[in-house]
Amino acid sequence: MFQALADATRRDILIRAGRGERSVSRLAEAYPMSFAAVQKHVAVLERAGLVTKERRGREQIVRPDPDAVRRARRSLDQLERAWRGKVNRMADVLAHDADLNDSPTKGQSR
Amino acid sequence: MFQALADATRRDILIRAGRGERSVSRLAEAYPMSFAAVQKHVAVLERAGLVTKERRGREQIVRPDPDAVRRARRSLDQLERAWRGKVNRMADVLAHDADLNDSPTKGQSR
DNA sequence: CTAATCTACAACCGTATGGTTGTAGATATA
DNA sequence: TATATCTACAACCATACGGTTGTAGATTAG
Repeated sequence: MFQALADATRRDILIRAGRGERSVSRLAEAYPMSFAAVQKHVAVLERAGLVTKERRGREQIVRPDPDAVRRARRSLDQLERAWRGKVNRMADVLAHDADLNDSPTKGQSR
Repeated sequence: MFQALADATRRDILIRAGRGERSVSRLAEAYPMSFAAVQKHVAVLERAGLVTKERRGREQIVRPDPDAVRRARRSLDQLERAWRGKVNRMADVLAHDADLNDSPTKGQSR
């Protein structure tokens, strides 16, 4: 999912899709690249669950899925929460240099 | 920044760095890859502003930067807020099919 | 001083990624 | 029916990415 969000064009597609621009071909008009390229970007977004496609006649409507973004946001929240406080005490930890408890999570190599 | 978050190893490095594991070599012990590879991952995180390095004798201490994550979270918040409501009305928009205001943002092809 | 440790960085390799063009199938329009 | 539009997908290409090994510079330990 972060992979999908990593491309600027795809992030822009998400924004445009949320605004009401809809079919793939209509989205493609906004970018200086081929229709096929945009099509691939949409496919990536779809695989990441950030977007759903829905047939509408001969067009394919692109619609964002807010839940996916919410999920991404939550994982960032987790990181933030995990760090809060700890990082503030980091200077102390470095100064003391005594409690390097490296054991609890070390052995699990992947 | 999303690019940097896109790799699982790098996300794990962020977590470990927040826990107090610190030097690059110490971090490298945790992964089934070479020291140089981990070094590169840390470099990517550093370029993305997610982490800062600080010399400590012959070691280089890796420390996460909470502000960066907060920034990423906020940009996701923006997306979420931009969509909220609009997506719920999407069915109506599709039904009416009259107000395709594609103009305001179209011409700017990068 | 010598040896070990930690880091930096270059060179290389296989694969993934972002882009292209071209062809073909569905659906709407004349 | 014939034609235009929208989509799907394959094949290809250049570059970025994640990994490796190897070499070299600093710093600490014996």
